[in-house]
Amino acid sequence: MSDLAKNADARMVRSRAAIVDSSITLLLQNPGASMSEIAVAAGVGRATLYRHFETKEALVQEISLLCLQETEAALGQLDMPELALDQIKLCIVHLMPMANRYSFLLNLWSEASGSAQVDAVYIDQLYKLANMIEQAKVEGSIRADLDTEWIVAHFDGLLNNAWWYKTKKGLSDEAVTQLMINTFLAGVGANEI
Amino acid sequence: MSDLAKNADARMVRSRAAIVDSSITLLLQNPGASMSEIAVAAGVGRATLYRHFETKEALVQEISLLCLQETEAALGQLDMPELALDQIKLCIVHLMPMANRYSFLLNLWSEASGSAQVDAVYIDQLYKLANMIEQAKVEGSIRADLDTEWIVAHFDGLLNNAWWYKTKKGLSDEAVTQLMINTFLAGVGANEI
DNA sequence: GTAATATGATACAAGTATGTCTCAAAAAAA
DNA sequence: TTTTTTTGAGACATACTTGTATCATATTAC
Repeated sequence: MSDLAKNADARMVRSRAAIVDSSITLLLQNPGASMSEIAVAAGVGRATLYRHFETKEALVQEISLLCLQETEAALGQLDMPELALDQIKLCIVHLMPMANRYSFLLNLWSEASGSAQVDAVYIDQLYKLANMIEQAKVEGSIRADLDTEWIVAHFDGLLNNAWWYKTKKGLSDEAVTQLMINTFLAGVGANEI
Repeated sequence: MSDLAKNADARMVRSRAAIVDSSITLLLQNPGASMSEIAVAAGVGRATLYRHFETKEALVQEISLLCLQETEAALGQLDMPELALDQIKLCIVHLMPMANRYSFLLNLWSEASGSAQVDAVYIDQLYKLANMIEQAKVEGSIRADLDTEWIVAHFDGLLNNAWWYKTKKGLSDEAVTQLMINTFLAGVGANEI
């Protein structure tokens, strides 16, 4: 709230950035991490952590909102291709480098959800993705026999999976992006079924 | 340990079953649930919970081992078809009804892992799945250009995803099994890429 | 029916997490 | 430089969680 005000001390933006970054990494590894652990990971005093985020619940929700806004911004500034399939591919390309944000949302959703603001932005993003998929169905590039909701869930899960696989194997964003697009569209089967 | 002994009081097997069942459901919703919450969910006293499981860590690990043994037993008693692809399909068919066990393992792995026994059984199952996939590659039914480790991760993620989708939409095991096999093998794209 | 035993309720001690507060020191702003 | 503001360290009260122990009750096995 007040932290987002225009006149921010240089120390405040540094502290806040360190807290946000460290929290995403730490809470992804251990969602049950305490405020003390978060403060240590961020290299910040525990009191400072509480000055920036009143409670742990507020911290998770505010960071979730940030993550949502970041992905929204990243996708919003693209000039989208004509074909919905190309739009979806482009989304994957631009989402992959920030997939830890995406994974954070997915894995901490039970704690993040509850804030009306977070829910609103989330619903909006789901809606956009669902729209692209439905359009791609009409254009004949996505199978029309599958429920859109299932495809959206599959998309989310696959992006999360791809990010874990990338970090585990130390692959480049480009490589794992291709892997995901490929698996998403064509599956792993060699033949028609 | 001693709870597994042959001469078990009827009350003990009831309590234990209630604890195991409730824990799987509850910890899947809220991995940070306390022992008190677990006891309430299981409908047993907190003291009884501690009589059956010395610590929360022990509880998670013992239940994880149970889940692994259940899936192992379910797959072990199948007489496997000749073709590896049919084996994989059959695994999905038999895993889906117990996919909450599978999801439990996936989602609580950071807490379950650490027990040598759990790790051993887990590695064994991963190995078997990887073997089926490699055999299917040789038989030409699974794409040979994809890393087996990626396919295994994809399989796990998809099964987890399918289970959530099933519970959310109230679908039958059969319906979501077909959905998963279909998506796993053919992806969601309508055309070749 | 009787003896054995698992159970629930409860109390307890120790440890940990949370959130608030104060104050001297350091860093930024003026 | 001087003033303002953030910071870190720590104290503090509260609440929660953990794990153990006790004891009367109810269920089970015999």
